[in-house]
Amino acid sequence: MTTRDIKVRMASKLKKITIKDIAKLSGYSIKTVSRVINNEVSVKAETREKIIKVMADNRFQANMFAKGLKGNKTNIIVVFVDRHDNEHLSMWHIILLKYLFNYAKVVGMKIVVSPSSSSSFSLDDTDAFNLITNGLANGVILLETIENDPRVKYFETTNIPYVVFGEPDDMTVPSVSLDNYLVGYKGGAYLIEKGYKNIMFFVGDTTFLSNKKRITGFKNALTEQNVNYKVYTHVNSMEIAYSTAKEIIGKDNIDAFYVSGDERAIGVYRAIHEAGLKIPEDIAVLGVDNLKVGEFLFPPISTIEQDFKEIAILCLDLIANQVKDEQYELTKKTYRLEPMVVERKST
Amino acid sequence: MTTRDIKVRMASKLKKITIKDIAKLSGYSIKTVSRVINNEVSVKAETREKIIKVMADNRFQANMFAKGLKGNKTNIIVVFVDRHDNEHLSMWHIILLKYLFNYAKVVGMKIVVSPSSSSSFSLDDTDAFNLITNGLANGVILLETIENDPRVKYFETTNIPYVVFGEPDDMTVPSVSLDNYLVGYKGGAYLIEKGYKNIMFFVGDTTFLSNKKRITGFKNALTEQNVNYKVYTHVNSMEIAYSTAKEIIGKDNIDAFYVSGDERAIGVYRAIHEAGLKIPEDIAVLGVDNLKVGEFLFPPISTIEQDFKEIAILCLDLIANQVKDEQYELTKKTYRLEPMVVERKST
DNA sequence: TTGTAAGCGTTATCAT
DNA sequence: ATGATAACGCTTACAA
Repeated sequence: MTTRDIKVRMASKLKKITIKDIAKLSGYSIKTVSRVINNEVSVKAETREKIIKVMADNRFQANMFAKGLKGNKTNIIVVFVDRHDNEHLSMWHIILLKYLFNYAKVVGMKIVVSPSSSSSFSLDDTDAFNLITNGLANGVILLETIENDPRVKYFETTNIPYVVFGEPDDMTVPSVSLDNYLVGYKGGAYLIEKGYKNIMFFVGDTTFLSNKKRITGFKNALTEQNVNYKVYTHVNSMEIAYSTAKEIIGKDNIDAFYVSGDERAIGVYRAIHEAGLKIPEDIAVLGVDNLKVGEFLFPPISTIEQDFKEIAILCLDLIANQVKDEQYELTKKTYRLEPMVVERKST
Repeated sequence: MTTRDIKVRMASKLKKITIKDIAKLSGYSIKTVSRVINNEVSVKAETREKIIKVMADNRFQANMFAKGLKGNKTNIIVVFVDRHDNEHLSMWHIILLKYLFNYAKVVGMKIVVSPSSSSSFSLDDTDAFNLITNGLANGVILLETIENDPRVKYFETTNIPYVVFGEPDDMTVPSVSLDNYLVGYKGGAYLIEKGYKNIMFFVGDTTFLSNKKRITGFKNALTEQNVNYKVYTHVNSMEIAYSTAKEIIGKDNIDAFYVSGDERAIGVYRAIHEAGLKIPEDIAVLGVDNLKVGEFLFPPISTIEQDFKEIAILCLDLIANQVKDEQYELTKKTYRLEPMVVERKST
């Protein structure tokens, strides 16, 4: 058996039935079948029914490549997650993706998740970014963005529907986010109100603007209050949160940690426990995100809620309309949700 | 301005440069440009260089739809995550996906994640499954599978490269997994060796075969040992683990929990703490997966390690070769990794 | 209401 | 080593 034989055999096995086949089988022209596929009105009801039956009987599926070549939509939306030093996903992604997956079905879009770097996006075809440059996906949800994100520029110039989850530097960029200034401010204010006097704020990388805003808000809440505080940036993981907390516990009479992210707070919990201290009696902890796991920590963590369901819906609505209708004009393109404190037992 | 005007304007803005343009600009024929694109040998070095320069200057990208229409590969591999009552992802997914994303780059594939149900997969175009039926993706990694998974049948009959992560009922199905029988067995044996006498085993849904095997292994380790045990199935989440543990702690002199999944173990930890008991002095806990978070629990959890990196590499190698070469024959299609106990402080 | 023919951007065939 | 031309499966003018 030659290579060619094998190829032929495979091809026959995979024989896709095309619009041509349906035309032949139904006795109508290709164009009429096409009309039925695309729900055009000018087809006699009887004809439509017949053709639909033939398509169903043969499990016909219109070829996406052919459609795409003619400029059609795939209705695929890609969610880009930052590569983050190759760590990619964290716990809050799980929740957001869950709602994104669910809601995508109701707006008739398909969601696909792929990694992408804000720092080094490339147009070459080893990168998932070319799902976009090729038109394979019709819209983008950018999870996290940095200042002057080159991807944003790309979407703008190429007119590709997109939205960023996070706070971009530029208010003309479509985006959905907690009001991060308020996250910092409310968290700080809450801890002060609770009577804490030495508050350590742990937050991630300041290349992400959201973090910068949290810091500003936090500082504004604490200035001119009779309170000591310190901000630790680049606390990018549970591990770093743990080791940083471990190092400073005991010094400076710390009585509260405000940790940007419940996931990181797990590390802080551990450092406190190891020091033989009690939460909240000796040291309080306030997190952000309201992750499920927070309720199961001991004690359950007080946190700033992030309404991921709402966020998912806003993100998808923002782009789904543009994907469906190129002329669609966004009336409102930036959403800032108000953060709320969820008080549990750690404060 | 008419609708048509807008369309035209957009079109011109988006004007993609094609192989035809490159041909014209370089002074060669379309076919020769195509040869360069596809690295065919029979092109004079000088010609190749000239054409490459023109392509680079114009940021040319070959159109994937056109390629696809001609039967070309996209080198996209889709990872299907089970919808799991709309919860989709859990913590171990984060780790596996991380390695999948990373390793995909080295084998020249693009990874894309999408939800899919083993129970109700559909061929209609609202479902991400048609990334496959349309040939938009060339291979599949199926995260978890059930008995008689209809998707597996589909891949088999259509000859689509795939691999399941998990233990299918059928040994002819390409798969990578921990040896789940051994997971159950080793965990049980370890706890016995440690002297525990009343061991509760928490495990998820038994529609997933992996769980069935863990149970069998566990039981085999414990029978004829002078030990009490009980198996709780359908413990599908942290919450259920928590409430189930809460209900039974105190009864039956339980001295150890063996929890299939570190994530669920977090719930058990909480139940134990709430009861005012100490880990491991009063009750021991052994998890599975070796999640990062396990090291930060208090005390750090002993667990059965799952080598996600190795798993990711095996999964990708298994399909990447088939994607690249249709005639590629798998010499070995099922991998069962040996689980290892990682002892920390909870046992 | 239906059909014919051209074209989307590639690759494959067969020349030269 | 290079090129003309026909596919691939669909949509869109334009006719009928």
